Amino acid sequence: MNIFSIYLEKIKEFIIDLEKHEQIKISDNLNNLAIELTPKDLQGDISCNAALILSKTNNKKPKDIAEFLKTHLIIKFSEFKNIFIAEPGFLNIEFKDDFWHKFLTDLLNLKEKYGSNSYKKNSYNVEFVSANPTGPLHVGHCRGSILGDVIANLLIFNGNAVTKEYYVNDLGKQIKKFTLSVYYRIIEILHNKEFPKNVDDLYPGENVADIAKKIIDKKLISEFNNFDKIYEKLREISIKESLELIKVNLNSLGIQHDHFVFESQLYKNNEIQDTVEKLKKKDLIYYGKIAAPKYKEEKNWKERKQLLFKSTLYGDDKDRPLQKNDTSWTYFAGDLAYHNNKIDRKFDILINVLGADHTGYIKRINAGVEALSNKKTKLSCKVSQLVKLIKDGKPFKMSKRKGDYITVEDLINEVGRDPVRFIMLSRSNDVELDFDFKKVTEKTKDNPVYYVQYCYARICSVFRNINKDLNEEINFDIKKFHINSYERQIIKKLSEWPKCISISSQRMEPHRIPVYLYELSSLFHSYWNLGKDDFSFRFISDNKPTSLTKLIILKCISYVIKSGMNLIGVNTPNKM
RNA sequence: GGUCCCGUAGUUAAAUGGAUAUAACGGAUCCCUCCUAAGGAUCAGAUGCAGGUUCGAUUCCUGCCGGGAUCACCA
Repeated sequence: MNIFSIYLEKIKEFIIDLEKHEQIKISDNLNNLAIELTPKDLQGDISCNAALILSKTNNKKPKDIAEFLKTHLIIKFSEFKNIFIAEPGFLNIEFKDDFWHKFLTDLLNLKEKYGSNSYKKNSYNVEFVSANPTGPLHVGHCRGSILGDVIANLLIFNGNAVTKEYYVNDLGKQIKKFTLSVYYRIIEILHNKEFPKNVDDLYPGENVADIAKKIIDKKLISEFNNFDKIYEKLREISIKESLELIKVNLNSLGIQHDHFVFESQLYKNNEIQDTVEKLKKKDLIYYGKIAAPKYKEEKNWKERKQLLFKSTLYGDDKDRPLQKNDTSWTYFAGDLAYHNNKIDRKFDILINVLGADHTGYIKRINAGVEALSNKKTKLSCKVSQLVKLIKDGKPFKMSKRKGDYITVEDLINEVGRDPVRFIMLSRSNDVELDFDFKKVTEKTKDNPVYYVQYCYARICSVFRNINKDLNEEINFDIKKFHINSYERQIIKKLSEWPKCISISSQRMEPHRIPVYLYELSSLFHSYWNLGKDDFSFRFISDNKPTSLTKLIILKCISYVIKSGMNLIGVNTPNKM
């Protein structure tokens, strides 16, 4: 029920029809045809740029073409009440009230499903978070996590099959250091031997000590004399515990993954060898040297011959190593196997949500997926830029070594889930985001979260005061609804919701949703305040509704707010 | 140096190639006997620079100037 795409098609057909009757010439730029809301302060509901596009090929002034189109459009579409031509040649179409009556009726029937788009359904795999299981999630992980979650929600809302997935890097150097840290903590407890300080890359955090305690208390391992001997088991238990903690963190953000894939599992199933073999058969693997990085700080570069993947054939800047010097697989080799695993699971589209620090990784993994799937599986990587934390008016730098970092748990305790999600989503993910603790916790209109929630709460309060349930049907002959200019503006905004969803999901830009919800709320609050000066604009008098038409508007707003907030995972309290 | 992202009112942002560039904060002035003032109304204020494509550019392309991220046998 996207009136913009509907009329885009209708008017396109209409123009093509005119061409068939040789009344107009069309050119290949007909794809630029666009329908959008008429700007406020101008007459009309929706606007079309047809005349501007057709002007050149027909060698006529846009306004003349507009006049011509206007006369034909008015005849063809009975729902058009009037068409205004505006400089430089826009067609501003005004609908009859009947049209909006039907629109409102449809919206009331669809309820919170309104906005869902019905284009082709696909199966998606959305990989996000995938933080190393070496400690709790911190603020840095938040933005990408929420972004991934909402991209997935959008796809689900539009009727696609979606798997929310987490790739667990439970092998490699970092994990060894992490496991060793757990070991040192155990030794510390059992033998009173202090945890080594000032050793690089160990994990001194509380979470590690907690895991150590748990292992001892539950007697999960009996002997701790030799680290190497118990390494496998210790690693497995530590990762499992660590991942549990991460899941708790994610949960407090309102995020739940459907599926976890472990790097170690790929090793056990021989999937890395298989993947490399697959590439070898395609002649995409060779022994060779890669060029040194050119940046100035790199001084310790040593040239080596190693097993490389020809990612340059697929647009990467250089070929990428699959094996380390000791012949063990690189992280990239494992990730290729992981993506091959995804390809084998026959998703139509893969989505990876990455942090800004992984931008440089995109070309090579794209290359990998193209090569492994013969360009059949689409991979789309979405990057979320950094979050600048501001505390007490100053930038706050996190440092792992000092233990000076803010965890998700801290954040949620201090700020709360709703503001965190809303604010993290409210900017385009291509832009760095200022996250000011003070502003985010403020419970005023300056805080957009509460502004939108307040809109919903106010609507609930109206229905509470007339002892009606928000979902109760209103028996009313909608044809009697005489729409005033304020209501018309709101209805027009409501009509834009499916378009907002469509663009957000196609471009994977969820920030459009909070922005839209804020704008809709703003229209509502203005509408509400009209009742302060003029009683005829009030929704209730003497605990009875002043008019059923106003209730219908409120209901429609509430559905859109509710469904939008559901999508971004923010609550809509009935009362504030 | 290569790659990627960004440059819009004093500040923080918004704008699938559209019209008079949209908001919030901050500044100035108003509105609570009344459905929740966690709200509303009014005013002042902006597209880094130089080209190009286009009927039309904040948006696309090229160059420059600024800010951030990144470069590996780390994940």
